[in-house]
Amino acid sequence: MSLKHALLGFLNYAPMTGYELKQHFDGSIRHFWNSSLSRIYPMLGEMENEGLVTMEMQVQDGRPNRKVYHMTQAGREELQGWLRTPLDQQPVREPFLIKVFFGANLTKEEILAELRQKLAFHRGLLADYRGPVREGMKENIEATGLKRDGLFWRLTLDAGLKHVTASIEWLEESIRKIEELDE
Amino acid sequence: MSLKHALLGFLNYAPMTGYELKQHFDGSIRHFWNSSLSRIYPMLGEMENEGLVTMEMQVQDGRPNRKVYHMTQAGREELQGWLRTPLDQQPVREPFLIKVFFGANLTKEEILAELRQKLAFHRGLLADYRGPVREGMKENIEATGLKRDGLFWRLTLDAGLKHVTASIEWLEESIRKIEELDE
DNA sequence: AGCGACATGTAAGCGGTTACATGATTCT
DNA sequence: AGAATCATGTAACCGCTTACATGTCGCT
Repeated sequence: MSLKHALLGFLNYAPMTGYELKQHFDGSIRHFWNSSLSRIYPMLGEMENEGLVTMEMQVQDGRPNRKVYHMTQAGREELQGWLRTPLDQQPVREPFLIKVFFGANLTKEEILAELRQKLAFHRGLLADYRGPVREGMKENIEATGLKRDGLFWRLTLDAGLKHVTASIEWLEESIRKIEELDE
Repeated sequence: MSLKHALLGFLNYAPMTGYELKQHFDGSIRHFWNSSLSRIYPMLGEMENEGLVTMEMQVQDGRPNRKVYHMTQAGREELQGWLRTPLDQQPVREPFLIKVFFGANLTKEEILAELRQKLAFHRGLLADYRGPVREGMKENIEATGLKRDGLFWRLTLDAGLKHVTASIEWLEESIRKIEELDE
């Protein structure tokens, strides 16, 4: 259950509402994770029941009360325990490669169109990682002054960069090979 | 719904039972897809209801009857349609990177242990792709004589190779960076 | 006047895993 | 004697997505 531990990870920096947690997700880890509020809210409720967090209600009028969640000692232990337990490797699952695998059912131009579209998308991703994502991360590190943490944050971005780069290379090579096919 | 179309893709080569389809999955696309029999059987039933396949019962005794599924014209059209429709890009989801992101909660040695384990696993994967997976694919191409199809099959393997290689490089570099940290 | 930020949720459905159920035949 | 292969499924549960529901405040 990774969502739970991602939430604990952020709450370990500071108490927050579900809404703010979602913003941290989008601002810090969107290059490898995403979650919707409709999952976050119920999950925080469960975590409260399990005693991993406590909830502090801040009454507001005109809009729903803020529910600020605080890490408990049990929560800190749960996070530590999870971090120390190796994840079991989850199987690869690439729907796109199913299309490629059965690509012989399409014409050369049809399959090329698909690959070119994917290539454009991945080039966009690369630009995003090198630009806004990298900048956001830099700002977070400067704003918090967390240098040791910052090293790990950067590693996750490096992972993203390696993977998009690999995808782009593969797409370029694949397009070349298919273009050489005579139909 | 990729499982459905992967099944149609294989049934397009030859009529088969669910059990045999599972073997084809494991023998041809396990480097990017996997599925369990407990999903395949109900899915074939649905596909029959939708008219994408027909079922031919081969009575056996001592074991369950073989249910051989045949592609219909509607099935062929469904497959073509799916192959021609761009997939919408599904979001990245890397639980492992959550652990890295919050790695500052662990000691240097704890996080290194995790990364080294992952590295060993990925080196194993690489050996598998270069060995048995590549061999199996070659045999499939020779046995069926499907050269054009074989090109696409190989592309999916290339994708796998690119990605594991990228992961290995990232792990090696990350390990080096963390080792340089003084605690 | 309309949109985005703020702030919380519920309900239905989907695709998947894991465990359970059965049982003969062939290989080691 | 025990494991793998052949061959089919059902049931419970799980994490996630999408759609629905509500309503204010501030900016353009």
